[in-house]
Amino acid sequence: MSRALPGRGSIALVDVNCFYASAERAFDPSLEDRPLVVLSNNDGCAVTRSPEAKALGIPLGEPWFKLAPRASEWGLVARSSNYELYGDISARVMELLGRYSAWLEVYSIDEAFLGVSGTPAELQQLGYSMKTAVRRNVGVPVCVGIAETKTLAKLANKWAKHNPAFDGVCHWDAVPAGQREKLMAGLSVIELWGVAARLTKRLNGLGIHSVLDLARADPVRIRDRFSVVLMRTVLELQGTPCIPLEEERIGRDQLIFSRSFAAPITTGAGLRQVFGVYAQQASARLAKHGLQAKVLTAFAATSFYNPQASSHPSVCVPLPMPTADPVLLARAAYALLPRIVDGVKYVRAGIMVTDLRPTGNQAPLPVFENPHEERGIGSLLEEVSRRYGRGSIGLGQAGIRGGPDWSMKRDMLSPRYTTHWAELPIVKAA
DNA sequence: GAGAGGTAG
DNA sequence: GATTCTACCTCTC
Repeated sequence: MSRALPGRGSIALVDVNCFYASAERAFDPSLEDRPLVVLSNNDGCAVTRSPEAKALGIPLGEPWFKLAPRASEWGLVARSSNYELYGDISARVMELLGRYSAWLEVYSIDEAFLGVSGTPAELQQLGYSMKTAVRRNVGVPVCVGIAETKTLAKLANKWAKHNPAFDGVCHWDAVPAGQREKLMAGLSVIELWGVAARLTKRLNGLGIHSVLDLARADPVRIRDRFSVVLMRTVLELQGTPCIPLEEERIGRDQLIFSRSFAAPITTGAGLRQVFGVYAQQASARLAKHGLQAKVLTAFAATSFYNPQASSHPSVCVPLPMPTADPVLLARAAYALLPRIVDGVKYVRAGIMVTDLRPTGNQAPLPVFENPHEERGIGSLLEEVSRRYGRGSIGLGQAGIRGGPDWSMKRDMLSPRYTTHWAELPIVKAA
């Protein structure tokens, strides 16, 4: 086993404990110590559980309709997803972490990899500093895992989370080798980053059950039988870094706007409205990132849980020119409408824009000029929405009252404490 | 290059 | 009766 030399580069994984639930608690102390779940869009199912909710045996992904009847008996509290709040809290956490290392990869809304260096004692100390600072300055609890590779940092983080003795910070190389092997021997491969149900099944078939089994496997054999991805996992478990810290992702490769509806939509006219709204959202997001799309895909789907009346129409529309114009995007999405059968219950629909590219600073050839873009329809819509609220203006009938109700169900939404003046938390001095 | 399969959070 | 959403990668054809 290799040992970290002082000063050699290491990777810290900082991860907020049950992020959405912790974010809700940060501004509502009455939620402290109570079983709490945060629900998915449409108040569908539990996507985050506080430790107390986990202790009740509530599985991840449990539908709310099953939990609701027993909520008061358990003292269980639910909150609708409040992405505006979570996004803002996430940004605060990341900004703070950025002060500890310039080498920061924001991996997801609630976790980040940091390039760090120092002696084991210094790294341990760094971990505790970050943990304390995030808790005090942002108000959410984090755990820190530190190791020589991302995969091991993930593992160390998991260990820190489940073993109170670490007090939330685990430096892999500071743990005696014997203890590490014992941990790996007792952990199924499914706990690893990058290994899920399918791979676990196949690995088990080869007699590889524990993380230790996989760490001792021959990387080349794994590559031949599985993939380069799993080979990297093996090498990383053995201490060889294969997954580098990544530069900040500039553009995305695709953007998807899709929701399940509170009530199914059964008419083409209803879906037309939906696509109008998504086109506006896509336009705004593209503009924000300085991107234009070349291809748009529109789709609708019936319920996955009703296989007899299953229908999943979709169309892929090449756009005449790269664009972020809401009118053009909406028109492209309407190409799905002829495929929509009135009376069929569509519970989900969406648009996806792909083949994204930065907005060129060259003017388009006159033939390809787009009259809407020229007049700035996109930014106008955005400006009005920002000033007068969502739904105040829309393309066609989008956002106008009187259409079918396809809004998202969010019955238990907390205030947007940090991003809206009217919803600021109120502090009372005793 | 598209689509399927797999995975993450 | 009801069961999230977005985004990536690799492999295959």
